[in-house]
Amino acid sequence: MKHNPKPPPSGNASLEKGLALLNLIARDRGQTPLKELAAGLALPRSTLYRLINTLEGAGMITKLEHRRYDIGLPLAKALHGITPAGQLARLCRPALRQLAAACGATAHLGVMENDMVTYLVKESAPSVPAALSISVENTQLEAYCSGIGKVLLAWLPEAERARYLAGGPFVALTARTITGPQQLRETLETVRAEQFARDDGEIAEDLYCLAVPLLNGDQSVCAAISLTFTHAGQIKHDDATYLARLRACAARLSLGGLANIQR
Amino acid sequence: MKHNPKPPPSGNASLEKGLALLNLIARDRGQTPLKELAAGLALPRSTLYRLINTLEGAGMITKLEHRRYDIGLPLAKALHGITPAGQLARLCRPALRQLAAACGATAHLGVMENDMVTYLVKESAPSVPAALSISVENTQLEAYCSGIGKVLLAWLPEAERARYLAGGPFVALTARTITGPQQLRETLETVRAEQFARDDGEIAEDLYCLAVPLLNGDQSVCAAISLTFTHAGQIKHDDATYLARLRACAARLSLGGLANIQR
DNA sequence: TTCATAGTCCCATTATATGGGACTAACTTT
DNA sequence: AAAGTTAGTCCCATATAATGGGACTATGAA
Repeated sequence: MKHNPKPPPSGNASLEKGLALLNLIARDRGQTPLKELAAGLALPRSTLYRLINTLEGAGMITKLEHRRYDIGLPLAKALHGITPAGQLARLCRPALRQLAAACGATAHLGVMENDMVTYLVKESAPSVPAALSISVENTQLEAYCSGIGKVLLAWLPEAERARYLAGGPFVALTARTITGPQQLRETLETVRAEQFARDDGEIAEDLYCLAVPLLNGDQSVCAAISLTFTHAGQIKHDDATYLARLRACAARLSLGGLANIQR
Repeated sequence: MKHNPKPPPSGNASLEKGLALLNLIARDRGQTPLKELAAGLALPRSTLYRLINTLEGAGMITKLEHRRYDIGLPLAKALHGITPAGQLARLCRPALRQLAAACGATAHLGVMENDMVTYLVKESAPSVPAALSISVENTQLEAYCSGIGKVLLAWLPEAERARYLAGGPFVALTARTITGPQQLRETLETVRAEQFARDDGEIAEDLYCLAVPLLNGDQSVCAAISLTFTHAGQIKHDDATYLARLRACAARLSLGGLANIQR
């Protein structure tokens, strides 16, 4: 036995190997014979099959014909109804509620879904009187005119962003809405440079909003969170204060487990 | 260290423990503090936390506030789109295709969904000319008049079956359809006694069908599979032959991994 | 403040995973 | 049909790597 390289300072080795295997099977879904796995993990045959059998015994995977393996029915049942979006909302909601309360505003979390922003979480401080009417959980809004939308666009891969910008038209919702593709492109560059987005009355006259990204381990964007204020006296501090809180919240959430399962 | 009881003859101990933990967390979804887990698994604190940390490191779970744990976002992403019904269909389809080919008929797999049968798989032998028009994958049919429906009803818990039988009315689709609740009850008792169901022209005049259950480890019914023939010369053997093949197929599938994840 | 419980860290002990290799099963190829 | 190849199982001596007791810190409640 030699485990000479041992680069990852870990805790439980055999559990880790088993989970890595499970992970591979989950993304392969029985397409590739067991060789791919053995190749990637560099496990001796004995060990590999022992892990496979343990996983199968626990109902995590099922042996298909032709040396293929797929996720087992018991696991599918155990995780029934769990979706990435739903889980993201579940995991982030408490932090957003605290953020909203601490800032006396409304906090949102949104993700990009086919060129629109889907709002997954909306939490308002108790002090916020009427709920904002523009956003509703699990509904979509245009991306180009909101703080969250601009953040998500700014961190999109270059090609994606170019495609979006070419897609217009960008309809003006207020006098301040950015409607020119070129102007929008420049705005997004600023967003990425400054690491946050601002929406000052672009989506509705009386709304002011600051947004920052939630990044995966590989720096790709997972979601964006924002603080929204009405101009009617909700704003008690300057941008820097609110941004610090937003970023603290984002950091806390990113630590939580957004890093890709790939490690 | 003492592992004196050691009732389960197993292979990989620490992997098994980790998966058991994951399983518990999956069904609890962060409702109960970590105590429930420690209680059920009888693990020393040291070991428990080591497992928790390894699971979290692999993205399987996420630490919530207040000593709660939930499924991690990476796992949710990895298993996105996997549903129990979809997985059941994936895992069983090849076997049903072989069964259909071997018998020169059409094989179905169905499950019960709010008092109707949902057909998840439909595979016909190449020799079967026109596809049967009554059944389409992922659509529902009444339970009381099909072979699969009768099997699923027969293995339902007594209370459920009674509720179903009280629910009527049972509309006649052919002259042979069973429409009386009492008669249907007796038929279902026979089905359970004989371990299979027959539908001879009850759903459509020219269809003949035999069905058997796919049982979970605890003898509850998971799904049912059937062979369907038209009376126009498809039937080459007697019931016993076809039933043997159906049961062989069911046994093979049940082995595959229907046993509940609970072990 | 104190108390209780959650969670981390350390380390000697040994139980437990490891992997080489022999073996059988299943599928291909001729 | 026989020979060859690869998948998967089984065994067992070895020592790696999981174990768990216990001290310690963090957190949060009283």
